[in-house]
Amino acid sequence: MTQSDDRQPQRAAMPCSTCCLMAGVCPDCAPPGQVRGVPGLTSVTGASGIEAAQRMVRLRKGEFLYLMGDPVTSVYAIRAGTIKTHVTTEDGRTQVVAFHFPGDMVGLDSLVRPHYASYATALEDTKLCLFAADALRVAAATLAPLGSQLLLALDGQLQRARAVQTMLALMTAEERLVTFLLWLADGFALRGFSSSAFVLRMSREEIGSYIGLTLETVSRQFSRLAEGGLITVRHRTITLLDKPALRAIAARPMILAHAPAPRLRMAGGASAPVHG
Amino acid sequence: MTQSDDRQPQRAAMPCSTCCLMAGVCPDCAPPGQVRGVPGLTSVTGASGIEAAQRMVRLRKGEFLYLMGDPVTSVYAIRAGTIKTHVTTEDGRTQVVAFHFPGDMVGLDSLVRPHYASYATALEDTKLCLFAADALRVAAATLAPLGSQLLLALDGQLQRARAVQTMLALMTAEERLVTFLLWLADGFALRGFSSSAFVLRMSREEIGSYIGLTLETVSRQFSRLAEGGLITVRHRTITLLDKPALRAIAARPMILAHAPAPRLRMAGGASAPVHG
DNA sequence: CGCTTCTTTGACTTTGTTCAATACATGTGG
DNA sequence: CCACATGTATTGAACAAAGTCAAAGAAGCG
Repeated sequence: MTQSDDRQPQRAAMPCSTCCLMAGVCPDCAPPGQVRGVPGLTSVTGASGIEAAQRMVRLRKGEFLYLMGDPVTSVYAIRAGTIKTHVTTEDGRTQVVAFHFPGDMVGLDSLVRPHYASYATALEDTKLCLFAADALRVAAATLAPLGSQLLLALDGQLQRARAVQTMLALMTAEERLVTFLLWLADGFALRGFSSSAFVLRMSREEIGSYIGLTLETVSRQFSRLAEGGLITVRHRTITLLDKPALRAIAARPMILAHAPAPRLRMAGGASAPVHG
Repeated sequence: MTQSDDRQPQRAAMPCSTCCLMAGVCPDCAPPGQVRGVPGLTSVTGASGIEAAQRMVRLRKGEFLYLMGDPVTSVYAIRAGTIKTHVTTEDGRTQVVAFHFPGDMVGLDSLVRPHYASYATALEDTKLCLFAADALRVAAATLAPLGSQLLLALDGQLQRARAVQTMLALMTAEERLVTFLLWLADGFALRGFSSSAFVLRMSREEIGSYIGLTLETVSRQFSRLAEGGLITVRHRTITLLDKPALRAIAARPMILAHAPAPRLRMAGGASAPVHG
């Protein structure tokens, strides 16, 4: 929260727990035969020969990891950098469906289908661990612990997609942008970086595409928040000055917490109000 | 497509392949010890004792299947009827995050977490197969084929959530409603019912909540489409009169098909346009 | 250092929301 | 069986929020 924790977060590499857990033989991750957290995984992995299929991938800014419609050959875990996955409309407009940061999986949503359902593009120079999709499919269908990992990762992406869904349906421009910033902040905090000062890896247009606004509206909202003293904006460098106030603005969306949940009749008459 | 295929779809029960595949011992589904499609599943299922935990659940219209925040005790497969899953904001507004029809899983998105992340409410009288969540978790972590099934089901929900996401971000009111109607039609077709005439199980308000519009706007768009001769609206009974025209309206969203994908430079300079 | 891309800001338009009134349908009780 | 009550749907008019078009300013890149 102080000045000293304002270091640049995005360039740093992560221990990439996902990558290690998935199969355990990432060149820079864990040495072969030594997998943390999933007992019994190593031996079976060795048996199915997944590790042979793995390797490191490097992307420069703007390069594609895969294109929509390509046959699904691999799934990736990000070690360093940022990836956006996006789709296009027939009239050429683009929609960002997710941003992926170190430790996240990319292409996971295409694992069970033959062709990628989106584009994946690097927003900056990025390093990833590659997993051969067919090996992974075989492994997931053979090796239960691996299946659980995939289940978990996929569920995480579903939760996020649902959160975006309700954001887009219910929130105003200001609320959307604040929510987005707080998501980023939380992500950085989770990765051990400053959650109050960071630099955006994506353009205004990409932010707008993700949260359903035009780039102009995103820019205007940044300015308004800065005028209000809630944040500081210098190009892509953002500082969150008043997180409580920001959280108050974003407070509208769903309560994912262990809410007590208003006790409503569970077996009452059909005339019971559906909600409210 | 003719008059004769205008029978009422929603009351009918389905063979519920999901339910059968999941564990194979649904009372009305497949007899124990006889599971189709997943070789080797039966014996192991017998060993883990899942089938004992299963039973049928019946809900009347308006009743809750579970509440947000409740401990996750079960996961469900719909045999007949319709379920909506929804969340609420702090100020009491509701957002439908998904509609579930026969054959769909409900509560799957909460399987890997301790508390339900949404409410689930019956839109009509509904029959479901219940699976004890802990048994399912154990089985998924033991039994690879089951994990694959869950992976598949979860992926389906993620794809749909992503589709809603891009719908909300890019489409106009008319496009959203048309897209929604076509999704419904496709769902009915998939289940062997008429895809050109059906009755909505949800109110204008619930539709609006799902596609990010107010109930008034939904109503107006229904009227406009009817004026244009594209559909017929009689309360909740909808007839799609000109599906090609409707598809043209909805054509904006992403191409999930095996698109040839515009070949863009894959290893070119960083100055390559991120999107065309 | 010049070019390109990204960002900001302004003026105007469009779309969808809000508020409000009316109509319709279904199911209930007299 | 009908009148009534309730939730649900339609429609109109005024309003607000975000989008569009346009132009100028700032950063980053070669």
